[in-house]
Amino acid sequence: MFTEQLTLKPVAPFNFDLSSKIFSDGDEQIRMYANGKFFQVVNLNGKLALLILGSIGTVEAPELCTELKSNQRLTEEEKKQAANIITRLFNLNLDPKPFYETIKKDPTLNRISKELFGLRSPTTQTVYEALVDSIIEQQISLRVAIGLERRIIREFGAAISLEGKTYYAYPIPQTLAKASLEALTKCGLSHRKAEYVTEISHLIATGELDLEKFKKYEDTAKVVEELDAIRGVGLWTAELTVLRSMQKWDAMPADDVGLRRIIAHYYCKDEKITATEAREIADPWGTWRGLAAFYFVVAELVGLES
DNA sequence: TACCAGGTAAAAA
DNA sequence: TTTTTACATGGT
Repeated sequence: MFTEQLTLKPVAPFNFDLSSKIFSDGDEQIRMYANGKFFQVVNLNGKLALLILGSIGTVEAPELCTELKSNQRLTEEEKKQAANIITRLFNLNLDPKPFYETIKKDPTLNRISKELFGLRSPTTQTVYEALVDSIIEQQISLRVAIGLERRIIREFGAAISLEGKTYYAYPIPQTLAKASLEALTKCGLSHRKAEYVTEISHLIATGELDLEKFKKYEDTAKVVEELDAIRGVGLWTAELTVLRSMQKWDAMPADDVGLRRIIAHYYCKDEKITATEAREIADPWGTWRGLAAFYFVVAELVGLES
């Protein structure tokens, strides 16, 4: 086994513990945050490595120590690539101060952002991963969806064995494109969702669809529109995918039942609101509305007082 | 048991 | 054009 060390200096403020918290009930073979360490498999041009992240700094002077474990020796280029993946995974280069500045006029969000000072929204390694997960999460509860995602990762993801333990990377499109509908429904997906996932994977495997290109688009609405045109992808899925995978913080899935419930809790005395009302409430957050939505989700997760 | 949970496309009206 | 319906799992 080969082990590489890297140190990274995030843009301050950055709260590593808080930003990792959403992974604390993760899966020890896939991705998890426990005892101050975050780990996940990364794919470096097909070479698998296990990433282990820990904090050696503070919120105001953040610093991360990283270990990369692999069964193959990593090149300098691959180490650099790993650093880039980590940086994007936690959005270490994002300066949150303009966000905090923008939402100052909103007393509720301003107070929440102070309690969650240094929280960063995570970004998936690939757009594909966010899109497939979002499709799986359609309609069913998050709990159930996460269980299905884990089964699919175990069944179809590449494995890496280190020190007697096996870890799984997210499946690549080429694998899911060839997966039978039966194999996917056996993981708990509906027949319909199994079709969506294999169809999209096939489009990517053949080169007909390039999801990564959307990261370069200036206009988020245009990205959402193009994603929405894909079979199996509606507005909710498109917006959620953009927010999770493209570092575009103006995408907010207003149709989301859970998000609407949280916004209603903070702004409407828990009275149910429509997606349109949610968008109106989010309007003052400007191009930061997606990140703001994430702050609310975490606020609920860590149990902040309303 | 029935219903809802971080929806969508296709069928029916 | 608008309104129903089928669909996977798991908690309540």
